[in-house]
Amino acid sequence: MDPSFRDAVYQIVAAIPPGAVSSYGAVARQAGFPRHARFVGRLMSQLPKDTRLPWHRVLRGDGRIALAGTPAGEQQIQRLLDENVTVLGDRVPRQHFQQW
DNA sequence: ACTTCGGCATAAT
DNA sequence: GATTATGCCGAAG
Repeated sequence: MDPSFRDAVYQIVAAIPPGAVSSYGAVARQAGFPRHARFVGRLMSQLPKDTRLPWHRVLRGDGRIALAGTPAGEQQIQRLLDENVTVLGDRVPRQHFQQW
């Protein structure tokens, strides 16, 4: 895989404004690799804990929180709530999705 | 019109 | 080969 893909992903995730969310698949598409949603998820899972990247604004395509029920998922939900994003159960309404 | 679930496609941090 | 912080689609309740 082109290593620039990773940097493109970081750049795109960093550009998601507070209060908005996107999805792994959408980020992959915007990075120029339409079928690499899983790879984006892998990148997110391996970010250092002190990263400045807003990884919590990246959800599944249907708005569900990845890893809901695990500590990481709970922290993601908490971060979203702190930004004034509504989270119902383990999902975020489409209203918050960044539209292109 | 919901929600689940199973199966398949995808690629390698 | 097995395992994913995915996505899509069809079937069933």
